[in-house]
Amino acid sequence: MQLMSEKSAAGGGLRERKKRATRAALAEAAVRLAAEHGAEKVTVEAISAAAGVSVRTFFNYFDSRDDAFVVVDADAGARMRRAVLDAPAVLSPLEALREAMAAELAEAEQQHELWRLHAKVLHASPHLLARGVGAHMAAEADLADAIAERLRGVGDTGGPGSGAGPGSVTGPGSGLYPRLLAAVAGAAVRTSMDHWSAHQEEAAFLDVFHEVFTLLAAGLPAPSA
Amino acid sequence: MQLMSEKSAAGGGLRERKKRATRAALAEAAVRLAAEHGAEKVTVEAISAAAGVSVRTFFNYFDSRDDAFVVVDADAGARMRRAVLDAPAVLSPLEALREAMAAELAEAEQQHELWRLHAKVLHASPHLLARGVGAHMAAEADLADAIAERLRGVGDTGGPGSGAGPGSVTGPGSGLYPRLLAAVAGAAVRTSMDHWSAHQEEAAFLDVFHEVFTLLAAGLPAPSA
DNA sequence: ATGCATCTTTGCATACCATGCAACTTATGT
DNA sequence: ACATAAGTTGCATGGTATGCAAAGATGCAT
Repeated sequence: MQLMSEKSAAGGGLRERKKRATRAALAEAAVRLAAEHGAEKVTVEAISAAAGVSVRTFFNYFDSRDDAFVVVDADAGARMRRAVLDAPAVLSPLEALREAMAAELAEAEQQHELWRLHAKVLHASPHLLARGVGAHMAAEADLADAIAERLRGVGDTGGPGSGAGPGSVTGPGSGLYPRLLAAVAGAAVRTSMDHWSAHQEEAAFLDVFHEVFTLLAAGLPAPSA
Repeated sequence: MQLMSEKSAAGGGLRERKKRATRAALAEAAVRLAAEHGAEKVTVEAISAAAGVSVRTFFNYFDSRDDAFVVVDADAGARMRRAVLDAPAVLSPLEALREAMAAELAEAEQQHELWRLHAKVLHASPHLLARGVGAHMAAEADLADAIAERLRGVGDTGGPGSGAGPGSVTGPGSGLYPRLLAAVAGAAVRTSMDHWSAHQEEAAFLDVFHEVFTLLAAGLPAPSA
């Protein structure tokens, strides 16, 4: 009696596949409709119709209409967590995070067209952009845990704060560093995407991404005039 | 859209004062009710009743119910912008930003009790936390502009991108640095608040805040074990 | 293949959110 | 005091979101 925990791994039963297909269809329909008509003019009814399901079913998949525009691959967090944990020990935490995020972004690039539409839609309505940021926060929490685990060295698998220990509250052991790192890296990625989104013709995304992390690693020095 | 006409500075006519009072009453009622009953259980009707206005009037002040929980002082952005521009020239951009934000946070601390309730409410429902993050993005854009202006030296007051210039797209002149700085500093502040919120009894907020910016300026080095 | 247990979809009812509009009330300037 | 601009309110309307129970798929063991 397997507990059927493989919620996100490929394949599985027909049920899982169908659910994933429906979810993807809804998300894609939402993005395409929003790109064409503007996000605010797209009703749940229209999205549901385009995906071939009832309105009620839409709400079985998303907690709110806006979620459909914002959804990022739900297990990107898990993948990045793994990438951070598996990264070579010689990499600094920031570097490990950079590599994990770069890999994830490369993954997203495979659905090239949808990714761009997505960016377009979010960029067009600040309201959704904000929600997108929020969506990343859960992933950032996962990343913070992964970083904390990596810092402790493998072995202690306790959750965050399990080994609060005697360190200073603001110092190591408080969990502040991993969370800061995850939050800052997330902000860096969003800034990169935003900048690239506004200069798509002029710069490659990876160039922006690279420069941003270089700036971070250097402590955000004032640019020499 | 919103009413929110001209002046946000103190005083003025009776009208302005009444509007500010009503807005404050609504925001405060929203936060207090949410702190007591949970944000999701608080209806617009309840908030409006507590503030002594009609439901319709509520929507004259806020675009959505959640906005009432999230509202940060609307002209905090303008004040920080000013602080960044007026900061001593010897400060690095990151330092100038740190000082501006510290001043703003000290300001918020004056309404101590409300600030804590606010933090409690946002922390209790991730949904609102995300929205709060979004609310800061507008302020971050203002800050990015201020930083850009500061970097150019005073004089050119043009908007963002006005001096795109001939620099490399990822280099200075592209506006990437100011935006990154603003976004990262914002993430740092949120991380500080979050961490402090979870360790309120153990650490002073300013200690956390200070450590976070020290880490940033050092390039987020791996903590020595 | 058959039948049962489980999960998913769907329609319906209900409540709340959000906006436009018109009527009414309250400040402001002269 | 008068005219005007600004703010408030109720009503109507349409979209969003959830609980519930019936109907339709799927998984699994026999």
